[in-house]
Amino acid sequence: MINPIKETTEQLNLIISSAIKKAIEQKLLPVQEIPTFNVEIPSDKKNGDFSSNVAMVSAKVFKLAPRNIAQIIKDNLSLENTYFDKCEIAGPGFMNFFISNVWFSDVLTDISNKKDSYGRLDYGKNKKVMVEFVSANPTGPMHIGNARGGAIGDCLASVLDWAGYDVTREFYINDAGNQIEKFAISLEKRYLQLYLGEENVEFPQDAYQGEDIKVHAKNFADKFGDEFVNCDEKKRKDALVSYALPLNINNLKNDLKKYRIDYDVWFNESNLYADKLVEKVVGMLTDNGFTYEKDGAIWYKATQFGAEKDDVLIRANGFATYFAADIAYHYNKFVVRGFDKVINIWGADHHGHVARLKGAMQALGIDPQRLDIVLMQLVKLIRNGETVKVSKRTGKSITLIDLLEEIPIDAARFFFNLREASSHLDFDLDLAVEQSSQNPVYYVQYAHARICSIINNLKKDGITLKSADECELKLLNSSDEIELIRYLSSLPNEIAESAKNYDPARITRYAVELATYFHKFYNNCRVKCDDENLSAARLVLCDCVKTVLKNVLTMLKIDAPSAM
RNA sequence: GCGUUUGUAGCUCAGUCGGAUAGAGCGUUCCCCUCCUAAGGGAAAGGCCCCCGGUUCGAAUCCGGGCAAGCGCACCA
Repeated sequence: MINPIKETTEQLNLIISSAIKKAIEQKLLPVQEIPTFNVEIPSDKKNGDFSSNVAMVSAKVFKLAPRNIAQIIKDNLSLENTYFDKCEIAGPGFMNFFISNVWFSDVLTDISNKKDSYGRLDYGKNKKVMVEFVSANPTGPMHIGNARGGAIGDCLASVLDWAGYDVTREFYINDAGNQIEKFAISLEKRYLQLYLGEENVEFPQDAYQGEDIKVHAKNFADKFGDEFVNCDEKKRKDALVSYALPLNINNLKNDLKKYRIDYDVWFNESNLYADKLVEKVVGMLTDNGFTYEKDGAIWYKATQFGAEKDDVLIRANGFATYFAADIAYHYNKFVVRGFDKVINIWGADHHGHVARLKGAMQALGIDPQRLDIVLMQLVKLIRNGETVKVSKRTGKSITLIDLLEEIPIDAARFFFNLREASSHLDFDLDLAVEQSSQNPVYYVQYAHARICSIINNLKKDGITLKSADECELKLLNSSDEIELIRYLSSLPNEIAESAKNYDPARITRYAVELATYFHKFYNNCRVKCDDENLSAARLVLCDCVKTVLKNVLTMLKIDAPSAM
């Protein structure tokens, strides 16, 4: 079984469908198309392991009461050689199916065999997908929002990898355009201030106010002295930028590495200009009739794709806009590099750009469905009960690296990936610092450490872990054991759902939930007990939980300690 | 104003494809270590699923209309 829940659901679907066909052949039901029906896992296990609403949804076409239909289907079921023991009709006409103990034993055997590959799917097989995330401006340090984007993007990439996709993690370096010019001006003014005095060199309001700019200027001055004070402005700016930018980019790389994010590709925006790709896509859009000239600028007809207003591609001063570069960048992703699917993790403040970028893809003849944008609601930073404005310009924001010095990396990655991207996140700094033992990540890690400890202790007592098929797994029949196994069985399904919905937070929550099931089991079922066979079976169960916890934590790049 | 995201317990959030008595953590009040780590488990209390309509056997979930909050509506990125 690759995905036990899905496969069992599909099996039950077939069983029910063939029962209906049989009933129709025997004229117990009228000749009608079978409506689509659900097979699901009831929240209350009294209602079976799997349940179907088939009788209710088909009441209309069969013109019979749901409970009567259910009875007819039930009479025609053949459950031999399946995992299903029995079927009960309940409530308004639900058909509730109960599975045998063999199913639960098989799940454990399956996990034991697959070990660290349990949960891997072929759902995205042969599909190349790119996840582009963080892509922070290289003009300054990363902020809290980048921390959230990093956790979400990196974990999403992992989930897609487990779901079978060929995944590329990418960082887009905005090393061109206006913000680099602003960076240059900021550095230049700080540099000149060092020699000419702060009062004699005005520092523009909209320039980067951060301390990091001053530090760069100072270090640059220490290295080169005043040789750039009286030279040509362009020469001075170029020297400053080519000194500071690589340092910043290197810092980005180191900081993200510390945050356990390893990118496959660092893509430079400047390459798009060097390769003349921006010109090329603007030319293509023009050839396809999607541009026009007005007030000296070249405009893109965004309104043709439902937007409210058109956008400038090439400004009157001849420089391309960010939007034009972004179109070229995405053309590169799809056409030049051939990704089947591209997922961008964007801050919600960029949501207005989703439609126009997708529209531009369509204008270039690229199916816009291949581009998905995960919009991440911005993080509100709270200190002492007050909102702290996250601003790179003020220089007072908490940087990613500040955060990682305050709280453990495990906790940061876990915390930022606990909620789905679309929810607004209040990040209380005081609480985050306090979190330590309160943080759910410890709860999960503790479960893993506990199991390691049990296995070690029993080993000292001469009880060693046996392979699953050597044990009487059917002895695991208490509700705590059954529920724990059931939850183990749902991992592949969780990964599939998480991949489909681009919601890696599901996996984090799965980890917490699994730890809860385990702790319950631990309290109610002693592994080391009088019944030798039961002990052995429970030990296998523990080992399976350990495997699954490890797999999940590995996916999230969080440590799975063997002792705490 | 237009667009977009969100609205579920005191707080922070889950809730799968529309299903049966709406869940968890924190907080509050109790209880459980003779024995594998109490960094754990159990119980109680706590609900107008933002409001109003519609769809249907059935709605927290889907549709329409409101209300409230966050974000966005540049020849910035």
